[in-house]
Amino acid sequence: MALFLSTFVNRIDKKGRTSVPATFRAALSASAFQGIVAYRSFTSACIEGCGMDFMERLSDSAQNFDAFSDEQENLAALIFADARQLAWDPEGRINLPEDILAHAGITETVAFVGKGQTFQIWQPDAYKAVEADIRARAITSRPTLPLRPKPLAGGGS
Amino acid sequence: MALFLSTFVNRIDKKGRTSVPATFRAALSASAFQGIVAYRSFTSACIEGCGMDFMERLSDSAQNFDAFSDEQENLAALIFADARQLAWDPEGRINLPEDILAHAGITETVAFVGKGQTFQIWQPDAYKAVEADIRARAITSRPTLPLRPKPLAGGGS
DNA sequence: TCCGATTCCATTGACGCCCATGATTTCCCA
DNA sequence: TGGGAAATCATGGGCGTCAATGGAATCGGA
Repeated sequence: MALFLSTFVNRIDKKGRTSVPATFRAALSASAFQGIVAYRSFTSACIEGCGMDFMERLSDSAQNFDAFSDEQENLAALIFADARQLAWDPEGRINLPEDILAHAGITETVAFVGKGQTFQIWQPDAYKAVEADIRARAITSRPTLPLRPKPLAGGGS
Repeated sequence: MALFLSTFVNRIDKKGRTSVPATFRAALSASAFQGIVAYRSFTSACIEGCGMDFMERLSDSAQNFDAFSDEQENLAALIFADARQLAWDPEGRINLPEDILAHAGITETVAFVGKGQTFQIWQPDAYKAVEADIRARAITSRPTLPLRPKPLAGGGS
């Protein structure tokens, strides 16, 4: 599956339009809905973004109540309630709603931040600060990433 | 699987283009994305490089949230946010972004350093220095490499 | 008819594609 | 085994295309 990678800073014009990065649009091109899904983050002053297929996966997971605790189910419900479908225009631009912009403190420019399966939308300076913080801690604590071993040729493992 | 081996020093032309070593391109030829993924190293003044399949492995590992601590999740998120997809042109050249070059102190020439599953991109003199350092310490400490046993089934390559 | 939303068009700058060159290596054949 | 032909690769530059952006035009509903 296509991943959301890298960070792109784009402008918001007078009419409130913003270009979704071309590589993000490409990652979503397989989806049925031509646009993004956005909802306010619970933990940060930013907007969570993803494709409709990710929402469907979340829904499927929530149904399967073995895997989800009550708390997690409530969380999923909150996401569905807050999520908006933002279709893009022929040029690949979307219109970010007011309340969402307010939650992230966005005014003139937005940062699209790739997170792998999903992405986030930040006020550029706010993200810069968060990134610097994480980076600083990474230098001192030096965590290692346990990568899943690559599947061996012939489908072994 | 194809490994990244050896070290190659190439030039950067006026337009900022650099040839990716042919053997590295061959190692990535099986990947869906024809190009490299690059992100700034946390610990060194260099650029980490890999193929898209490596990023997908990272994504798969991060999904498995048992295996990742919060710290590790932050780190993985940082990698996704900092990673850039650099497609190469028909001649096998990529365009290294300014901020990435600055992080590694690269101006005119770059060193592609094979690391097995991944590779790094260095300012050539900087790499020479760290290599000499590692080599010097290896001579005195005489470390050994524990090898994983070869898998039996499946006609292992 | 007015206002908001959506679509269409135009601009600009960056990036990708094409061709050419030179140097090195590989290969083939005498 | 040595020399020459061909292929490969790193490099340089011109040019077309696309993405991001701004503004005008059109559509639809109140």
